[in-house]
Amino acid sequence: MDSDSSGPQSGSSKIPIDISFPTVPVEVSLPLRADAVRNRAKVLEAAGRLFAERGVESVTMDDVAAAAGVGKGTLYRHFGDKSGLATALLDQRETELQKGILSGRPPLGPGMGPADRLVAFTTAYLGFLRESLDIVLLSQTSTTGARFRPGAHAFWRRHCSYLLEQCRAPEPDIAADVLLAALSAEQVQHWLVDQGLPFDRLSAALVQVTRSLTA
Amino acid sequence: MDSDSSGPQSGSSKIPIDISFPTVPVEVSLPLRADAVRNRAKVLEAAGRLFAERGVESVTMDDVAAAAGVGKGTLYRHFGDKSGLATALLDQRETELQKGILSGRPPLGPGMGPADRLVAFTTAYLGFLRESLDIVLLSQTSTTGARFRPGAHAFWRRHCSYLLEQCRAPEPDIAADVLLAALSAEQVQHWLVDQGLPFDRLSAALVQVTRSLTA
DNA sequence: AGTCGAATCGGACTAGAGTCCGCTTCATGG
DNA sequence: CCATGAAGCGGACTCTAGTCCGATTCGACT
Repeated sequence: MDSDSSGPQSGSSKIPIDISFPTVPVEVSLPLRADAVRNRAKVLEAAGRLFAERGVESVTMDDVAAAAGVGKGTLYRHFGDKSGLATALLDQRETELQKGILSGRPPLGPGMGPADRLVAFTTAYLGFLRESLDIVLLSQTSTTGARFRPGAHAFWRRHCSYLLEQCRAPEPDIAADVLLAALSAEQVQHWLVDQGLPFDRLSAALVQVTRSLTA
Repeated sequence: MDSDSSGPQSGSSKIPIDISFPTVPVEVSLPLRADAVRNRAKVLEAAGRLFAERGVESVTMDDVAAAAGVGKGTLYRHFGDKSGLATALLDQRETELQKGILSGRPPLGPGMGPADRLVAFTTAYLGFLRESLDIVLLSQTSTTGARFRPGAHAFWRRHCSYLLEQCRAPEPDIAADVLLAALSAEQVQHWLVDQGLPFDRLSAALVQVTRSLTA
């Protein structure tokens, strides 16, 4: 019975137990075994180093496993798939941004109108993307639908939806998804890298779009 | 050891000869050899049948090659990759929609205000997606960045951008990309299939979003 | 400390996408 | 009709993501 395994997406309506993936919100859930903790750390360290050294694209899962000194099974046990590994690596920076949203200073944090907060979110998230585009791209595209994986995505979606609702936008959930689709790594990479659009111009344009959604 | 590593997408500077890809706009470019024409047709026929019979996901390129009675090399010569095969299969329906835009009756075709035409486009494109979601998904997601492949995408983008410009929207190119990102197969599949959103509700919401972009 | 069940490990294995290159078939002009 | 060279063919091959399961290690409980 491999009812664990938390099958990589594709679950049409399963939503299994899914403990053991400390992606973003979870802080500590299970008392992991000592060797498991050690191996997890080794893998993250190795993956971060390899990605930085040789570029995300050209690092294979075998490379990561070898560099970390663990087997592939271990790698997949801990992170599910390549996208999960990338997600875990992003954890820290994402958490930082999330903190800014939940308890930071306005306009990103609470204490200002929803429209301005949403604009601040767009700007801040774009900045986050600029720093980590490669890894976010990996985390969102390794598998079809990876972008919608629960975890960080659910957080952004909830936040945007909440602000849009405050703005009395109709269908705030859908509008939130539209905004996040525009902020997907693949789309932003296309704008910044493939088309060579200057960052500031893109940022300004997306702020405009964000404003139009809150109108 | 090989330091080339030329990232697959982001086509750095390879761009081989690459004639012979009649994706969408090309009508007739080279006088293809008789056997080539025959094989191309055989592959399209087989692929269409297999996809319909067994679902897009579970058909491999080997299956297609075998069913068509050609080698894998031939398959790849004609279509480049799996996504290219899907794109070729979509050709006919896409062309129909394009015709409707270029010379059909209003509001989709010319003869009405740009805002209404854009709304009509959103509706029509969503309808097109509903019919062919699986294959569009394949054509857009088999490779990172496949969605932006020249061909049909360029047409939709140009059209939207043109209409947005007519509406005096700032940065019409970027706004067009935002709209098309919301209409990406992955996003629409997430709404319709994963979340079970009713088609009509989604359609209405996206019309709203479209309107807000033209405001 | 010693036992034991279960969690974890690791690397051989599978599957499918995409490449390579020697062989075959076409179609042109002599 | 035949020679010829180039376009096209095909299938063996490589490469990598992801799976499987026997061996190993942990740590709770005597």
